[in-house]
Amino acid sequence: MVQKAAKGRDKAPAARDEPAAEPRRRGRPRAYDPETALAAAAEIFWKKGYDGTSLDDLAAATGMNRPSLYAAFGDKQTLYLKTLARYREEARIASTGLLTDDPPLRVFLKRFYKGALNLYITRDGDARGCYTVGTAATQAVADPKVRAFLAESIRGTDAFLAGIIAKARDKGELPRAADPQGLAQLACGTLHTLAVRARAGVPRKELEALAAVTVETICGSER
Amino acid sequence: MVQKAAKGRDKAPAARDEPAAEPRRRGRPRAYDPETALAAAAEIFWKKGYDGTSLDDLAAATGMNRPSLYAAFGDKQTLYLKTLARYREEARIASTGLLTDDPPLRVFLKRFYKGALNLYITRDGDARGCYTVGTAATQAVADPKVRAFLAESIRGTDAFLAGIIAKARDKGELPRAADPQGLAQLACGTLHTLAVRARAGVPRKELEALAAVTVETICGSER
DNA sequence: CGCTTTTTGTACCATTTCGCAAATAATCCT
DNA sequence: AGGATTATTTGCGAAATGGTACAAAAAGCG
Repeated sequence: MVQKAAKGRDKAPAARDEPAAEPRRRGRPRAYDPETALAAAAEIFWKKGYDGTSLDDLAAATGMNRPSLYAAFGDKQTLYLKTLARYREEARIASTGLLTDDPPLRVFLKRFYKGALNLYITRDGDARGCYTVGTAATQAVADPKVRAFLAESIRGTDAFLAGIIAKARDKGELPRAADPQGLAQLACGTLHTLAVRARAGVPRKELEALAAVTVETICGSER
Repeated sequence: MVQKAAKGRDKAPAARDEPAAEPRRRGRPRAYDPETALAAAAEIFWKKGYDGTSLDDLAAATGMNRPSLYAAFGDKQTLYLKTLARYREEARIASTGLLTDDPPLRVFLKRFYKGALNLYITRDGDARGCYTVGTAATQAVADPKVRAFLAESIRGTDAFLAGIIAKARDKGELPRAADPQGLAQLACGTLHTLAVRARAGVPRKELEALAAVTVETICGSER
């Protein structure tokens, strides 16, 4: 199918329409909040995957008709990439937030995995796992944009964890011979397996036990 | 859409038509080999995921027309589940095959990850990762059959690895305090992250280094 | 050879899918 | 009030999708 030129779509979500901060723009007011809609779109993608989610699904989840979705976010792939970017940014904020009181590595890792499990298993007990692993891994082989996103996301997690592990080693929390990059990848591996297991319906208690093993393996036995 | 009763489909692939072993059955001969077709179907599912793979894709990959696919394997979901079961059986055979000469744990783990990487990255350099993680993880949330398969598959891998690790501990290759189940899950976590990373296009050398860290972390430094 | 059985091939179906055009609605500006 | 601007709604189109009916092909059997 021939791709038709986009008509003015890139402008749609650019301007703000917060009633308190700015005078009202001309034209009909929006019936949706972009961030809320993006979160709702991510939820349905999260459950059904990219290919398994139709525009009708997205319309129902967001409460927006399809032309509005297109006007606000662009085509299906573009919307999906936006949800991925949003997820990653939120994860980045949450992760760095765990470091504000400069905790020991063990404490950080416990928080890190607890936060991940809170995300991977909803309050209702629904198992969705990691959004990136659960959806982008499948798309990555056939879609170069998703693949690039996935690779960069993993690299970012590796680097983030390696930085923290290197600092812990320099503080004497780990042996001097410890390899921050290697251990970071091991820790990231646990994150990925938690994601896959959560999606498989593995109970939270088992996932917590797995996270604990990783913390002990990296930081040494607690005594 | 109302599901219509299947007409004789369950019988289609039941009988063998090996020319050497049995007399020829009545009727037109099959133009395909079931195992070859199943492997070809898995290849395309592996690349595009379940929902991203159409019946036309499957027909092109297998060289069979759609009615023939239905007659031979049942509907799309049933075919997919059959490819999952096949993948798992082949992995089981390959894994147990690594144990025939009763290797030390370190040697076994090196072989195990090497074998996985050989599977996750094709000879052409195409990155496909693990079939189960790469495709079933996405489907699992919305499809209970896939979820059950995924959970059981993970449990099987955990148990297999735990058995080997327990034996190594009993042989004195690991400290007496080592936790076979925990370490097995850690090792499985590395398998999962290798799968995701392969699918993201991470070069093989990096994946090999990650596998090596896991081996050293579980078995201790090599000296 | 005609009949039966099994498989393939062609054509088709009902529905879904992604994306868009145009009319209408709801606002601001002059 | 009319015009301009922006968003929503309704309806639609072209193509794709999973699945099936049936005729034809290719075999074995008596």
